[in-house]
Amino acid sequence: MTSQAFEAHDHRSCIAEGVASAVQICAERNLQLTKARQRVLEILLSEHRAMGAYEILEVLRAEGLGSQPPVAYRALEFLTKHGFAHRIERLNAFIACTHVDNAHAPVFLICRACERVVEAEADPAQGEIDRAARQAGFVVERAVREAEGLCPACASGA
Amino acid sequence: MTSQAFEAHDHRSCIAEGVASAVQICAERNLQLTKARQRVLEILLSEHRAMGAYEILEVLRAEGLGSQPPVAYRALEFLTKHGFAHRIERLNAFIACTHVDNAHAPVFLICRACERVVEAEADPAQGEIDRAARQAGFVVERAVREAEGLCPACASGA
DNA sequence: GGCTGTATGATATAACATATCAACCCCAAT
DNA sequence: ATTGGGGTTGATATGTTATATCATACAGCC
Repeated sequence: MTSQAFEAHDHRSCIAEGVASAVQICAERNLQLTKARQRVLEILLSEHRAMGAYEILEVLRAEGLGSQPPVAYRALEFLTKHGFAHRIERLNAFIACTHVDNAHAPVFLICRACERVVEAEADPAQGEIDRAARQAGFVVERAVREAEGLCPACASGA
Repeated sequence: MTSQAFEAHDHRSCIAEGVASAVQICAERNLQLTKARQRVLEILLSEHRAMGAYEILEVLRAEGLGSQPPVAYRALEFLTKHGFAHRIERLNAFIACTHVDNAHAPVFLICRACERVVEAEADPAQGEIDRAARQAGFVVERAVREAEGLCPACASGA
């Protein structure tokens, strides 16, 4: 696991690197990182928490990039489909991916107090879901692994 | 793990035993298993799939047990709070618990073809979520572990 | 009776998500 | 150069899930 977790960090680089990485990957794969799509990625990268589609839409609207729900959902669909963002099922909300390069088997740690969400990677073959699926003869296509609780700072009352 | 899984079984006993078990536990714990609550549990027990709140509400409405959303949501809140049912985050829907007696650390296997959902139990301390949380110093209060894919029958084209 | 706690009833609205159809733009093949 | 197709966008409407709020009913208890 490689989460820089809940620790302090140079946040500007999160955004810059996230966008740069997406630009490069889209170029390599012939994907169109349009204005709206890139802006939504930036918006998500600007916070280490999950944002609802309508919250994102408000920003787009203020910037004249669109005002109707499909605008936000289309961009989010593109971003999640290509691994630049993830959907947090527990929250019906979205967050930028922080492991764009890796193969993807994310685990999300969601702090209910400060709302920060950290993405960790964990080998799915080692996990409980996979074990349960194998026993049942179930073919897993997508796994949701999300924990809700308290991050270190919030747990210690900081 | 003890899932009777995706196999055939005497389904009448699922309902009967599920209700009987809830009745007994509520008596022991001084919980009020009111008419609406019990009926919602029966509705959930009647199918091994997740049902949306509004789908449940339709049944209640037809039976004169209430017609407005809070009726369904209140019953579902009671049932999930006390472990008689679970929320499936991936589907924004609910399913009856099939392991009422046990300590709870469910894993759900959701077949996207036939919609059947199986609840398996798996030791959370062994899992990827717990490992990731420990590394990050995160305190887990609730874990969501859901797999979407194909059950044995649907996977084999049956 | 009056108090308290729990459960219900009723109305409204918030929040999340998708269907549909027309318009547009780019670019490649004829 | 033009035509046609794929992908994207704009715009409108609607569907689906969830909660807030305020009022009422009812049982147990002092």
